[in-house]
Amino acid sequence: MNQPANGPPTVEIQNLSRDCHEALLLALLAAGPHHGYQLALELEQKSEGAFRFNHGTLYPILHKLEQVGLIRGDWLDEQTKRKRKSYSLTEAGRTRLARQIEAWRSFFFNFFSVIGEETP
Amino acid sequence: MNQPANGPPTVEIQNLSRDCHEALLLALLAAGPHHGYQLALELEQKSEGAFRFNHGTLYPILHKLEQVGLIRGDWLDEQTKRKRKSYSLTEAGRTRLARQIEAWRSFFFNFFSVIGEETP
DNA sequence: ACACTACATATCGAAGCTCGATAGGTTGAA
DNA sequence: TTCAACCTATCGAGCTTCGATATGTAGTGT
Repeated sequence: MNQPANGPPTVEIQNLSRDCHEALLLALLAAGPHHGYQLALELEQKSEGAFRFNHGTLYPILHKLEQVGLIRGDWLDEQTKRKRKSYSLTEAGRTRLARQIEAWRSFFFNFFSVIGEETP
Repeated sequence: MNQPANGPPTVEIQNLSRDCHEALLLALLAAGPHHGYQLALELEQKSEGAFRFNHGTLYPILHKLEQVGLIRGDWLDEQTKRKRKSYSLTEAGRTRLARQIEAWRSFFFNFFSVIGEETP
């Protein structure tokens, strides 16, 4: 979230959870617009249950991502009264995602290198 | 830290930083006893500056790992008055490390699978 | 008509972790 | 003797995540 606009992409060991949440959300949104609840379901499905978002974690993150302009939220006012907010990736979000992927790649490389194992 | 003694190895997305710190420390100690300051230096060297421990983070973690029996700390009372505490991996620590490595491997796969990129 | 589950968003206090600063001390080299 | 590097330790501030709670709609079964 607080990454510098420019500069080398990094995934700080100190913010792994946060950065991971961010990367996963951006990646899911790269495939097309989703609303929050949908994102949680899809993450769980795609990871076969390994990853999941707590709702109490998910919504605040989405709000923050929207606030900093990485995603855009639009309330769907369909015929139905069910309120849903559709999120989509902004240009900035797309850029950040690409950078995050690079950063995670290098994180894993470093991690397994220190651990003394081949990167799988 | 709060992993169940048995059961499937997992790296929870919610505790990535903590688990990462733990895994790195255990891995460094697997190579032989180190004291805290040494661990910080070695991590920085081995990762070529990518990873580092803040002292304010490192010592509390070491204390906790010792407390739960994953590592053992021995004060070195050499001739010198410089106080150093040598940490070494316990049997439990060695087991946990092996499990953590497996867990990180699977995390790694899941992550890139959701991200939609080939695992590097 | 009623109950129940799944859908959907949101917030809040508690708990936990990390940061950066601060503290206190030793050793060796310039 | 001054300085930098070595060495351990703690604490408050700040941030994140958790789990509970709140609120309401849509659909399904009975």
